[in-house]
Amino acid sequence: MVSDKQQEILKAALRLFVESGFHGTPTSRIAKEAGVANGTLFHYYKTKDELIVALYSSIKGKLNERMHNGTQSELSFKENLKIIYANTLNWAAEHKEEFYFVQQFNTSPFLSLIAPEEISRQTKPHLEILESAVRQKIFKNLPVELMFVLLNNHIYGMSQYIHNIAPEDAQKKQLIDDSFDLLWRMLT
Amino acid sequence: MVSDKQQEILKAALRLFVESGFHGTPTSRIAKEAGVANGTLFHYYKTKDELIVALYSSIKGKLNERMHNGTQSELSFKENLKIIYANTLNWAAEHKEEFYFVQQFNTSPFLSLIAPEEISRQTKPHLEILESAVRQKIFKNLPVELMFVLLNNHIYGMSQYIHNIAPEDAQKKQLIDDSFDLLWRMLT
DNA sequence: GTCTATACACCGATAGAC
DNA sequence: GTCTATCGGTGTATAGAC
Repeated sequence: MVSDKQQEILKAALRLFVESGFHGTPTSRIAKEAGVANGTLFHYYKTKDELIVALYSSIKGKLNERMHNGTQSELSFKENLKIIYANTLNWAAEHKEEFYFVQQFNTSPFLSLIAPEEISRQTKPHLEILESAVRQKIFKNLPVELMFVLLNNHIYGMSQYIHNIAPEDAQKKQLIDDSFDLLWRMLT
Repeated sequence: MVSDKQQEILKAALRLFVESGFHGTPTSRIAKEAGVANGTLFHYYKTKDELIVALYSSIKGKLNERMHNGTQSELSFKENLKIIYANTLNWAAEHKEEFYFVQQFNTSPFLSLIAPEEISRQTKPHLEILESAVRQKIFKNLPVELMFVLLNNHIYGMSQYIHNIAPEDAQKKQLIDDSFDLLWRMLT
């Protein structure tokens, strides 16, 4: 159960963390921008670190939810992968702050606050998808962890690019199509 | 001119920033680990931000220096690109902290402390290399900025992977060879 | 250039009334 | 659950002796 005030706190924290960094934004400012008292913030989150981790988990959860929207076992592997690819890029384009926050968090010492099991729990399904593609000889016979980081960073790069040129919808769709082909060509 | 004490300050700052983040490491701790007094740090760098930016520029400079080591106009475009690719990955593997620091800096609000002209000054030579490859019809006819982010993020991903599996020298060389082929296949 | 000592603002977190 | 008030601790930066 997430109350209204709690939502406001997370919303303000996201905006401010992206703007000024984790340590660069005092809890007092988060509370002020969220329209709540300082003490209220610490009622919901015992420490500032806990707030940061909660925000990260919340955003990661929303992305994961969206990611597999529309995939179906009747479709081919390539079609499903493309749906996941497009879902991720579209989500990133529609949630720039969230995506930037995740990147910031991932390349910060705060990442160590997430338990390794939690990370591998989130990663495992993706590795399994790649494994099946290798088994079916769709993908090259490379370590799946290697393909995973390449795929991930390809998506990061595309998000950056899309963010920078801010294309129209049609152009964005074309870009996603084209870059997926590049990726596909690389891995098959 | 960079004095000994100044070097020690930069060295300690790098280690601590990687460990605890920018705001997570007080200047007092940097001074202590560097074996200098607190005031000495502020003698060399007027503010903490100035120290962070100086460290970033210093590291970026060293990477850029190394990057083009061994390239020659007599070699083919592909050979030269591969040299740059391998130089970058080897440098990253030999300077894990430096590389991590750069990534951390790039995905932080501190990046805005670098003037846009400074950034484009560093990026321009690379874009020109890509442009010439497009002109010679070696690479696909895609926006060079797109290829640049893909190339960059490919390298980031590979660095992560190499860091994680910590391969022997022979295996690392093989990995660099193979992944370069993947990249080449994608862009041509 | 390097040190010691310190100003003083600010931050995370708590206590306790409502 | 939400607020106000506040404490203890810490951080950046400066002043001034050597």
